[in-house]
Amino acid sequence: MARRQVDEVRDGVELTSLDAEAFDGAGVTKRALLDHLDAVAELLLPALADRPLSVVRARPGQAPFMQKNLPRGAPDWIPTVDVWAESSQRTVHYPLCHDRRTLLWFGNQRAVEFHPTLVPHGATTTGELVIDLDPPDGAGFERVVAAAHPVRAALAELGLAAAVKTSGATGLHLVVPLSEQLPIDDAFAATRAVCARAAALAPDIATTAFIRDDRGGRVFLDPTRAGGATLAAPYSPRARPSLPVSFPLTWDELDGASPADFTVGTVAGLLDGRPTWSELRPAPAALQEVLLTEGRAIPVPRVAAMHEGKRRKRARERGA
DNA sequence: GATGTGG
DNA sequence: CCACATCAACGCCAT
DNA sequence: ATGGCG
Ligand SMILES: [Mn+2]
Ligand SMILES: [Mn+2]
Repeated sequence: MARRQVDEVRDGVELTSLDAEAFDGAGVTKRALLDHLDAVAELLLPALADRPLSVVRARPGQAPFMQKNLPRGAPDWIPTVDVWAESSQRTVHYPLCHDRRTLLWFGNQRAVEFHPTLVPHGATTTGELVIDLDPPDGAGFERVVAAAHPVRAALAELGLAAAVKTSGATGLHLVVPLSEQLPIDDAFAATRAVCARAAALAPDIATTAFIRDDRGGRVFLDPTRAGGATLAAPYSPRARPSLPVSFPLTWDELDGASPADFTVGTVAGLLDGRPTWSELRPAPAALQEVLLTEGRAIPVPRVAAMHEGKRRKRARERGA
């Protein structure tokens, strides 16, 4: 007799508390989360393959939290990769999620968001760029869509094409396949350059300003998503009311889309006959050298942000 | 959710 | 045995 | 060791 109540066993994984709300304010049950993960497993797993996985877990009575280490007590059939974390001076044991039962196990842990790294473990090059569009708080979805168009235009001007998905939260993710592998440093530079070009095309609706106060209500083209950074995977739910899901769209669908239509309650029923994220990926294209030259000349934005933060803090302390 | 504590 | 507390992240890099 | 940000 196990002490805890097991509601169901799927793929050998014991699932618990399935009829409870997924987390405070979720508005859907933990069962809905598990059923969604099960329904999209075949589409989600390829995006997680060989990538150190971070998850956001959300439990009733607590704020959601990011988890990188595979916790002690996890089943030994979940593989991990060790990554040295410079900032904390320790080894992080990242899980790899390669099969349905691992996905279900995480779901039972109330892992709601799945954030793989942008490059597989051990890779030193990448075959794609990612453009992450983050609208300001409270902005309607049309605003991010409006910002996506100049990004697409900037890419087109360079002979590049992108697939697009909702982030599941408020923004959009664009993925640009490349015909040649690019060293990760170069991917950072190229991403900075694409974001800068797009912001220049539409300076009133998009910006690359890292400091929120400097964005002036514009959509943030986040030039830091490359290399070991993480991104919410396609078909991953998000820890928000109704558990909206990161959902791939065609460019034709984008303008009329509303991200609230894609949730753990609806996505399973929308998949039939739709192109998948892999199928929406355009043909790889060659990256022009000029993009690297441009990008290398753009400073890493976070550095400037750090100084600005220190300056403000000093000013505050002096004035007080 | 899992683990460790101490009553 | 149960009740309860505690935990579950990173990097960017100049100063 | 910090700072802002995702
Ligand atoms: Mn984003
Ligand atoms: Mn972002």
